[in-house]
Amino acid sequence: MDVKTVCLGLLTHGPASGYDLKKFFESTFGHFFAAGFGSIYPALNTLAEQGLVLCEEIPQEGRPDRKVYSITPEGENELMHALDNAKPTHKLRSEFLATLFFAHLMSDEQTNAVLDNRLEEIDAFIELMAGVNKDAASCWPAGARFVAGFGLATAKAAKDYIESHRHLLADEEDQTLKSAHG
Amino acid sequence: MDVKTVCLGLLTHGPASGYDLKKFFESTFGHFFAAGFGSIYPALNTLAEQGLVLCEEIPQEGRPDRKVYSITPEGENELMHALDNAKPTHKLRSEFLATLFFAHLMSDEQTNAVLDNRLEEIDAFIELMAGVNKDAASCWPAGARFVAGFGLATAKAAKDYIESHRHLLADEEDQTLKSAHG
DNA sequence: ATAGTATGCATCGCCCCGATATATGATCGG
DNA sequence: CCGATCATATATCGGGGCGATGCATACTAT
Repeated sequence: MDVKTVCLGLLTHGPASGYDLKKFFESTFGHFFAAGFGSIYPALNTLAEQGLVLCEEIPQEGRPDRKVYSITPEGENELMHALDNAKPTHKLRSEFLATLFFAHLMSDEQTNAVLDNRLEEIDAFIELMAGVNKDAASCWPAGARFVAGFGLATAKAAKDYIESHRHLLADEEDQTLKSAHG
Repeated sequence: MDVKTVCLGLLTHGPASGYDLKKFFESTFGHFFAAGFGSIYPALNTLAEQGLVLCEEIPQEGRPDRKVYSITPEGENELMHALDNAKPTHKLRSEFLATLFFAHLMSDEQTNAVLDNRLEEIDAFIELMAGVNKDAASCWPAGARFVAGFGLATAKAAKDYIESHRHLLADEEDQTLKSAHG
């Protein structure tokens, strides 16, 4: 399961350009499986070469042609085959946790900054996923709601854990002021 | 924060060879921040070139020299500088969630296999982290316990969520038999 | 005016990951 | 006692992905 396969899957929802896909990755999907321009454009080129997607070039004035990709029957076949993998990976790469592993080498100030930043990101993520869970009901399949709910559940657990165990890593002098304010 | 920095951090705990570091990555650390031979050996070479670690070659009979690396004062300095980042990343790359996003294209059998496999991996992980949390008290700093606890908390939340929401994705005919057995 | 933001394509270099190669001792079932 | 497999220990290579950057234009705030 690489970026190619995910692009293929997203195209089952309708034709789209690389730019469209990038926006979707940025909005929500990328929180579980990220992809940037440097992955998406080469992926679409390869898929087109292999006949798994069709590319329709739509001329535009003043800007590059819009290349709209749509999945072919061969592509759908390939996608089904790729989804038929009972052991998909689930990998975390967390500089956050790696940093805190060495918290004893850091000042309380540094440690608190790292923890506060993570909490802010988690809050933003929770808000985002809660919205997706509402909106998805109409236009996205059950899988999207399941995935968003999974994100919500684990994010909330992460938030609770950080708030109730941060005292193990650093004193929170000025932190109490901040949280009383928020 | 790349593999080089993490190696530097692990070496604050005492001199070690690339093979030693790999074993530690495989055992626990890799669940938060993975690294293989192809990352570790080049990282140690670069660190040695930059004078951030020292390399002592210990000849051995019948197998390659054991290269034991130890951190230098310059390395400690560099490490402190690298840890002084208030916004470390926390990235997930989950083929598991990406696959389930397209669950409507899969058979119930496939979906259940994916879910069961993930649950097995989570159970193994929970057991591992529970052990670390006990053992770490003696030889690892508070950060290690915090990180292990974080892993435990989020893994348990993930397990609970999957078990209580899997019905959204697929019927669980033979699944009930399995879980009644276990 | 001019700085920023949005659309839309694309590439380049660096880093990383998994597989593979090499070499040998230890362990253990058949 | 032989062969398989595992553990020790190094290292490289190819493919892939990520972030930054570039090109080009039009709209929109200050």
